[in-house]
Formats: sequence, structure tokens, C-alpha cells
Amino acid sequence: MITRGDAENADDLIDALSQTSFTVMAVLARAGAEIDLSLTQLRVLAILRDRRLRMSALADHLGLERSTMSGLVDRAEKRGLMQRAPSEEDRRAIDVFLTDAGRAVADDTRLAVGSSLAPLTDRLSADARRALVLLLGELRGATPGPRQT
Amino acid sequence: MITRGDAENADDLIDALSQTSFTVMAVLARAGAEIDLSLTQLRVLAILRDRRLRMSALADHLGLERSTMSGLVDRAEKRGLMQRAPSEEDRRAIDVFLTDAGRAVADDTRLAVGSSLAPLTDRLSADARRALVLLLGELRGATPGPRQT
DNA sequence: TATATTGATTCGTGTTACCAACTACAGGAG
DNA sequence: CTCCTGTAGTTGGTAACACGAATCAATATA
Repeated sequence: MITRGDAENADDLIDALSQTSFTVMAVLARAGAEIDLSLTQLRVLAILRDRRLRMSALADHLGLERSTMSGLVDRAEKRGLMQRAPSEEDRRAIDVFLTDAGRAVADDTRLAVGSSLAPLTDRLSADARRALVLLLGELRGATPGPRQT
Repeated sequence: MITRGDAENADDLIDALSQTSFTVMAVLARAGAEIDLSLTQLRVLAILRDRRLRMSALADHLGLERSTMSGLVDRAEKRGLMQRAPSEEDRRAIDVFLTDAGRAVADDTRLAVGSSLAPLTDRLSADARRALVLLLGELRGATPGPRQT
């Protein structure tokens, strides 16, 4: 039975997810723009916050081509946010990691994003927030996984 | 008292929102890429699906500069997806609207996005979906508003 | 050892986005 | 009515971002 409101429901969810995502991305982009960082650079910084990865692994995490990574890391390195070093295990590979300055920027940004999103998150009660976290976790397959912001 | 788990909770929510948003954007971007449309072009199409707007209004909706809009509409027009026409009320202004082809593409894309997101939304029960829609609505300020996908 | 495969870079191209400058029209102030 | 100011859109210049193809070095595999 039932089966009726289901389609509508799915459609509503898609709209809600899309709209929310655009809103969140706009907030993130704005937070990054404050310190002249693109969304992508923000992501790289966040990913490297507690890790050291080789170029290709980084590209995989971001879903980008290796060639794109070269450019991204070039620019970030030029700004002193991250650094390259040859890998120990494989002499073809190159590790990337944050400099102290890069980590500082990553931390700052994280705070900035928090306060930029506060106007949104404050609309929810503590209970609602908890529920939302759970639902979104379930949606994404509950992989607690690494930071993406 | 309390005040304790609250901060964590807010942090978790920010992570959940950011990660989910990146995931959703990736899905949208991929769906667009299938037919050679960028995320931005997708948004323009979605916004114009049931409206006819002048350039500046479109720019406002997207949070972009007017000059950026010129380029976007140029390319979309060249592909036969939308069309320009001088406004009736103001001879400076220019209206933009979808062609039939553009509307078809917009509809197709909407379906494609739906099925691309299905693997995610299917993880939730109907009740959970309903709850999520409500929570996201609340988060965004419950502005039912126009499509943004 | 010869041949693939993988890791990263470089090069060329196209899109997106900004800003500043410009043209054309609109709406007052005088 | 004329001048001035503001608004609508475009153009041109610049930079980031992203892709694919080609290349080079190092590693695996036959």
C-alpha cells in the first residue's frame, strides 16, 4: 500500500537537498573569498588538515584530474600554504602537506565557516540539529570519514 | 547549564552540511556534464524553467555579476537553449527565456538528477525523507521559493 | 630485458568569474 | 527642455579552474 506520496516526497527531497547545497556552497565560497581562496582551495586545505597525501590521492579525494591538481598545488604552494616533497616509498610520487601558515588558514576558515553558517544552524533546536546530523549521515551512507570542508 | 554538547553538535552539523553539499554538488555537476552543461548553466536553466527574467534579475538570483551573465547567456543562446528579447517596459533591459529545446533539456536534467540522487535518497525511509525535508526547510528559513537546481 | 603501467607535469583549450570602462536609455533637478 | 545622475547590458582584460593529450621518470610485469 501507500506508494502514493512517495514520488512527491522524493522530489521534495531532491529540491530541498539541491537548494540547501547551493546555499551552503555559497556560504563556503564567500568565506573563502574573504581570504582569497576558492572553494576548491578550501577543500584541499581541509583535506590536508590532518593528513599528508600524494598528488594522485588528493586528486582522487577531490574527484579531479591529476593535471588539475598540479595547478592547484602550484598556486597554493606559491602562497606558502602547502608544500611538496618526494615520497619515501615511490620515487615517482610526490607528497603534499600543509605548512604552518596553511594550517592556520585552514583553522581560521573553519571558524569563519562556522559563524557564517550560524544564522542557518541557529534556526534549529539542539534536538533538531542532532536529528539532522543523523539523517544526513544516513543519507551519505554514514561514513563518518574525513573532513571535506 | 548544559552548554557543553552544544558546540560539538554545531560542529557536527557544519561537517554534515558541508560534506552533504559537496556530494550533492558533485552529483549535479556530473549530471550536467553528461550533456555538457556546467553547474551554473544548470542553475540558469532551472531558474528560467518557469519564468522569464531580465539579465540583471537573473544575475541577482545567481549572485553573479551582470558581466558574467552576458557570457553565460551568450553561450546558452548559441546552443539554442535560451533566447534574448528586448523588454517591453524598459528599452535598456533585456529579457531571457528558455527555448523549447532549453525547456526539454531542463526537464531531462531534472529527471537525471533525480535518478542520480536516488542511491542516496533510497537509503532513507519515507518517514526519514519527510523529516529531512522539513528540517532542511527550517534550516533555510522555510522559504518555499523558486527552484534552484 | 623489453614492455607496459603508474605518478606527475606541461601545454593548449574552454568555461566561469571578476573588475573597469563604455554605450544606451531612464528619471529627476533646475 | 536640458543637464546630470543612475541603471541595464555589453565588451575587454585578467585569473582561476578544469579537462584531455602528450611527455618524462620510475616502477611493475611479461
